[in-house]
Amino acid sequence: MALKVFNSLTKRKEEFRPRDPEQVKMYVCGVTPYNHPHIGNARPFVTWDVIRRYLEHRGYTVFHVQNFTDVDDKIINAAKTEGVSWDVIVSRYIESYFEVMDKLNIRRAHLYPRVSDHMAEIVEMVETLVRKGFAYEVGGDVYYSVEKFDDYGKLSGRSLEDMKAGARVDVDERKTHPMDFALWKSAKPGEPAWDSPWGKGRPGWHIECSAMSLKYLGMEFDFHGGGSDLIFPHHENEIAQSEAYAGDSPFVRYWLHNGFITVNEEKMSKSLGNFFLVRDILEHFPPEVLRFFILSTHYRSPLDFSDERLSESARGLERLKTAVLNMKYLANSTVARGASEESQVLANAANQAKTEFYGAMDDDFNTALAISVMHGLAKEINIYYSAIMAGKIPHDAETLATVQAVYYELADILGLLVAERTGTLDVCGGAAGTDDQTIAGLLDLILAIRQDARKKKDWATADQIRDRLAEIGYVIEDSPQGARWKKR
RNA sequence: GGCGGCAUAGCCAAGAGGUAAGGCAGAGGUCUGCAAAACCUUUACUCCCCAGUUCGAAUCUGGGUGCCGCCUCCA
Repeated sequence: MALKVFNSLTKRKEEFRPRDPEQVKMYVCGVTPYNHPHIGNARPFVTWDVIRRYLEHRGYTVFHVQNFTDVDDKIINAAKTEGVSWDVIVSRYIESYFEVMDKLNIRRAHLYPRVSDHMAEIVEMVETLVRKGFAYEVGGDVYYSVEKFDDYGKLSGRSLEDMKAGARVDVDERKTHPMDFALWKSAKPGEPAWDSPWGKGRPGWHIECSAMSLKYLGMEFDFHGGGSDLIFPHHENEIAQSEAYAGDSPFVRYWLHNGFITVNEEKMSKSLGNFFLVRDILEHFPPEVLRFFILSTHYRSPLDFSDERLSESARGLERLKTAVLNMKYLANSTVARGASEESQVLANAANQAKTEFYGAMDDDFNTALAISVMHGLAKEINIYYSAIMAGKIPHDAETLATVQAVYYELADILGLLVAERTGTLDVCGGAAGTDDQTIAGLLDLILAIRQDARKKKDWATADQIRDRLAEIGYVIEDSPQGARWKKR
């Protein structure tokens, strides 16, 4: 089956064909490091992380570049406010970015180019645009002349006429056309500045992404993405600059844009001040819950954020975890082995789930559907588990191993259930490390003592053990096959 | 004002011509000493409204209504 992606440029789903079958090249618009990441930042990076994981599972080699816009008004302002140098702000928030994204299990890009390291490339690009007649200098500033680029507006679907009519911006009289945008800005006193043919200054917004993506990926790279607010003007301008510069088209093969996170149905934005920092959310919820929450809606749809929704996500994720723990418990249990009709049913369900999961992901990365497929498989696993625990059927270890491999593969594509898949101390029988084995041994001992109490119908003791263990994070579950403990 | 998107159960959310997935919450049940977890049953004669196309529409077309986003820094 073919992978289809929704291309913002054509506004339709297209079959994905990488330019180079050997390597998929993607450029994701990164952050401007002037504050800690908020949950709106988390969405595109979780989304692109899954896109990349899926492409890799499909057999592609992916080259992933994501920039840091480290030269920017907001950074300069933050530096002024705090009375520190701009690069202090930058390094602090880049560090924070990685800290948060690592917690969300977002794999690192192969390259994180920064604007401040690419002044030569940027200046060269601006010079070329001036030389080619696409840009002009006015008193140390350089502007891109949108009228010179015939295709201007092709990504955002607007014409220069439309924009003139609806202009809400104060027009700079020095510009030839109101929509002309700065490629280079002359330095103001006290601001970071770099040398250029037009005097000291710094790049305008937009040009850095063109310069850096072209440097590392070349023209016509496969994916370029970010939040849908970047479509205009940022990405529109990138196209104008890059295609004019290269004298070639297209700049990018597939443009993908994620929808926004809203709060109370309203866009979360810096100007509204209604945004939540990821680090604050993570005080109340595990990072994986936030990740699951983001993935439970298709990436292009808006996503409304609230504590209630996050709590719901936590319970939905719990169900997925339980299936893993059930499999791990069975794998280490001593119940009778043997194939059964039920194990065949499970094996078929796993095969089908895998097909459906890939089908969902092939359809423009439909993670919401993919998750529901996992829920379906989890249910089959639990049914199988229950039948064994009830002593109705033997345990087919070989089949279970296959099913587990499928389940783990799907979870890995979504970047979920990491602790459950790799942990050794989350359900009895599974401990591997020395310390874990000791703890597991102690837990088994406590459980044995509780079983004795239960035999004597000493419910007070039995319940006390159960309650106290729950307090330190271990849940006890009884079954006809005996009791088991599991983490959390 | 210009451009674009969305409206599916109590909540969240897939589905995009063939007769409504999944999750959460609720109700009942199985299991249990009681629980927990799991499982079973149950919750949209119907997909914002009105027309139209079609043998057939939540899905396509036209017209309404409501909400949201972009056009200004923003993921």
